[in-house]
This record gives sequence, structure tokens and C-alpha cells, in this order.
Amino acid sequence: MLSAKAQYAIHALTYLGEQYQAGYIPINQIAEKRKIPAKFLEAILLELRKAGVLGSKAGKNGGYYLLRHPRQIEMVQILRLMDGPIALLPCVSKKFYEPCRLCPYPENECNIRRIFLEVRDATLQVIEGKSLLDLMQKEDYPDDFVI
Amino acid sequence: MLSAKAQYAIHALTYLGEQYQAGYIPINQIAEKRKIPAKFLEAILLELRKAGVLGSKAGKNGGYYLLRHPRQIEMVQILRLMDGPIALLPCVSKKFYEPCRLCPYPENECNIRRIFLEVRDATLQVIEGKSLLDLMQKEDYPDDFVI
DNA sequence: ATAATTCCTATATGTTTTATAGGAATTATA
DNA sequence: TATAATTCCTATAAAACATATAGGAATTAT
Repeated sequence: MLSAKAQYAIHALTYLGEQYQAGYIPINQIAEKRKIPAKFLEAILLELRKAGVLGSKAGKNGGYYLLRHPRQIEMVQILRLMDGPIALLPCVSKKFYEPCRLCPYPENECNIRRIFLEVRDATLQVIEGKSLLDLMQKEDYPDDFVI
Repeated sequence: MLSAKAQYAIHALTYLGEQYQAGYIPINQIAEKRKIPAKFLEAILLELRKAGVLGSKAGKNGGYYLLRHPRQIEMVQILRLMDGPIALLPCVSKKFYEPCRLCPYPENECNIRRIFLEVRDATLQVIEGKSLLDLMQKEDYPDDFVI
């Protein structure tokens, strides 16, 4: 399951997506609208900024905003940032690979690994290519919003 | 990612699969062969027994054994027993469904949900129909072992 | 009887997740 | 320039969960 953090991130980002190019959005507004604990959200947004997903402006009338068009923000990047690996086992992870400590057989012969590699590939098949825009409620936005 | 518990369960079960119909296998043997902490394994095997996956016999020369042929033990059952939902969000879970607490829109209109439903379906597509036998190193066993 | 095992409940230990605190820095604007 | 509203940053608290162990009761073969 996704952590609360990852879910909060998704909801915050879709909210910011709705306000794309509408200026700086303060944390408290997002927190209130999406029912996310404000201080926790603050930490999440900070992380997203440091990862180059969000921009921010401090001071009065400041806030956060998307650095790229929602179509250009990859869903899989958000998931990995918040929760780490997509794969269910370290030995089949693309970005967080670690060798298996339990398996008595070589990796390339392991059937456990083979199957969990299939699972990972099936998951990536779905989410790679998906963007923040796909997660948003597109109907709510003007036609010219979509690239 | 799978918990250590789920990984231990898989390894213990494949080990028992290798010994299918070879009598009662004591916890300590499994623990030693698969490098699993014995007391933790004990709790896991107990759970698998209560779920009807394993049988056991107490006393001298006792131990655990598979109640069904490895082909008849569903991979997905093991994963759900050990780690709960397959789905990444409660609102798309088949067996552990819970409504979304954050989403402002009705479920059937939510694009977040739509995508995570796709992910779940892709995952289930791979693992439903897979059995313990698929996780085992079949090559090690006599031909007549496979149904 | 003894030894080897499972059974069961409780608890300890460690780690991660979730959440909050609080003050410094920044900025708009009155 | 003072004020208010914000982000920035580090630290820490609190809660939940995962992992692991303890220890004795019950069972069984020999």
C-alpha cells in the first residue's frame, strides 16, 4: 500500500495542478482543501521542491507551484520519491536494487525472482508514461489547459 | 515492498514444497536451511496453519507439512495473509476495501482511483493463477512431482 | 520417563511513519 | 520601517508497526 505521505503528495499535487499558473499557493490552503495535516504537508512539499517538482516563494503572498506542466510530471517519480521502490522485492528493483539475502540460488535461476520481476514489469507498464495530468480531474479545467 | 515476514513465508513454503510428502519438517530445520530466525518463523508457520495452508504434528518427530499439493496453494493467498492488500490504495482493494478519506470526488469519477485500479488489475493478472509450485525451483524435483 | 517437538500468549526491541514545535529567513505592503 | 504572512529548516515527539524473543504448556514417539 502507499504510505499516507505518498497519498498526501498525490492529493497536494493534483490540487496544485488544478491551480496551474494561478500563482503561489500557500501550504495552509492546500492542507485545508485536501484535509492534510499542515505541518506534515510542509515537509512533503519541501521534499518535492528539493526534487525539482515544485517551486516556491517565501514571504507574504508566497507559496508553492508546479515547476512544469502537469503532463510533464511523471507519476512514477512521485511514487519513488515518497515511498521508494515500485518493486515488491529488492532483487527486482530498478532504482533500489539489493541482492537477495535469503535465496540459496543464483538470481537468474530464481523463480521467486522471475515472478516478482513480472509483477514489477506489469506495474511499470501501467504507471510509466502516466503523468500528474492523468491523476487530475481533467474535466474541471478549461479545454486549452490540456496540451 | 514485501515485509520480511512475507518473504520468510515464501521461502519456508518453497522449502516445504521441496519436501512435499516427505513427512513432518521441524521448524528448526526450515529456519536453519533458509536462514530465518526460528522464533519468528514459528509465528509465521502458526499463522499459515491456522489459515489452512499447513498441517502440523506436535511432539517428537513432529513438524509442519503442506496440506495441499504446491500447485493447489495460491501465491496470492500467501501474500494477502502475510501483508494484507495487493492494491496500493484502500479504495481499490478487493479484499481490504476502505473508502478514500481524502478524495473530494465520488469514487467512480476519481482518476487517481482509476489508475490505481489499473495497477491492481495488472498485478493480479500476473499473480492470480500462480501457485507455490511456480515459486519453487522445479528443476530440483523428480518429473513425476509436477501434476 | 525423557526428549523433541508444536502451541500459545506475552512481551521486548527496533524501525518507520506520522505529526508537531519553534524559530530563522524572506517578502509584500501599509 | 514595522508588520504580517509566508517558506525554510532542524529537531523531536508520538504512534504505529514490524521484527524478534521468552518461556512454559501440551503433545507425542520411543
